[in-house]
Amino acid sequence: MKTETRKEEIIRVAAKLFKEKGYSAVTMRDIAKSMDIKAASLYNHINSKQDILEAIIISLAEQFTTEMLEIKKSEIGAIDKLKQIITLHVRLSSQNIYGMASLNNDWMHLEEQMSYYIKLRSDYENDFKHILEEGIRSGELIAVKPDVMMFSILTTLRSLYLWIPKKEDINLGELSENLSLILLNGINK
Amino acid sequence: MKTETRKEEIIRVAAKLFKEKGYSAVTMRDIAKSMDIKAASLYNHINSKQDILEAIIISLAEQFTTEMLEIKKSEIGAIDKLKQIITLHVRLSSQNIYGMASLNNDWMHLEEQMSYYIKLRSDYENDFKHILEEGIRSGELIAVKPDVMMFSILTTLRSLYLWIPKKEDINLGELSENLSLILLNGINK
DNA sequence: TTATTTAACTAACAACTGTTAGTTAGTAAG
DNA sequence: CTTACTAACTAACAGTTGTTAGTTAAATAA
Repeated sequence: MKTETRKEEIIRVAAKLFKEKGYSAVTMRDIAKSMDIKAASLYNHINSKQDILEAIIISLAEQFTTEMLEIKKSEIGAIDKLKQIITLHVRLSSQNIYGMASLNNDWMHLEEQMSYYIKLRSDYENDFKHILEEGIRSGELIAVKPDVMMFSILTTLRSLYLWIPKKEDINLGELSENLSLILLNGINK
Repeated sequence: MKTETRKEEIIRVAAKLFKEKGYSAVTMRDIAKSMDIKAASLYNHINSKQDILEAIIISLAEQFTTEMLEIKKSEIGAIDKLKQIITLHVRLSSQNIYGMASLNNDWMHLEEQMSYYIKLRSDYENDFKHILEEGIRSGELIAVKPDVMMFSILTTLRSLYLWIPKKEDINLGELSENLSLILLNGINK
């Protein structure tokens, strides 16, 4: 486990503050205060407030994209692909709760990287929808509108960051299984 | 249909901006510009920026509370209660998409009214959970942890505001039915 | 030892923030 | 006609914002 750089620490601390108050309401002085330094000192490590947001959001979005690619090309059925997607969200959300909050709530404050983020997200959603459509075609899933299905499942998964921290004792494997049960039995014919 | 007062117009316009950028990122000058007046003129109608946020969030939260009370005391089964809750969310969300965004994303910027809001929300969640527990006891629902069930359903319903506007042609009754099907068949034994 | 890098600091700036004070033109009520 | 109200305006203020410039002490490399 390699030790955290000062830059990584700033990003981690900032993400926590962004989750609590949102990007716009968090000042560079807030971030600095959380690290017991002055705001100007942050600029020895990062270029701008915007850079912090980009670091948080883009790296997470790229992780989702990379792993979706793996799931997509694996030779398994739609139900099993969906189970892997659920596990993916549980894992990334629990690893980076604060980052997931920014990903969900602060992406609209991206500047240069906004369009790149939107492309990653819409590619992800398209892959998701294709899995559902494929599952309907093969008879694995009921024939409800895939849009509504995807919305229902994906919003639940995207909100995991709000919910995981509340249960200290939670078992992540168990959570994935319970979620699969609840989310999929409404789809599984 | 009584005509909108200037104050109501400010609140409506502000809610739209709050949805796009979040409460903190929207300035009084932004709101004013959207109405083609100057920021200072807003203060002829409202007392503060904070008052606008309170008007948006509290009135919506109270509508949910009122209607949950009705559902709670009606003499129907858990499944039917859940269907009514789903319909309630679809209806209130479609009536006030921008307000729902603030309710979900900007409640943490409430000041005096924050604790009142939190009480309304946790009462609502408790009522919701009791309906689920009752349904499990009576055998209507499968015996999965009610916390996970509630999280899954409620986060989907709370995100409706993100999704409804995308489909202009959507039929709200049909949406409620599709959602009931998807959300409940994973629960319905 | 000397030179370089790292990471903190103080001080400041120009732009922007919510809000107030005081004013004014148009409309409605007496 | 006069009065009062509505709803806009200009000007301003005190505080906050992200960021830069220049400096300094400590740690590391030569």
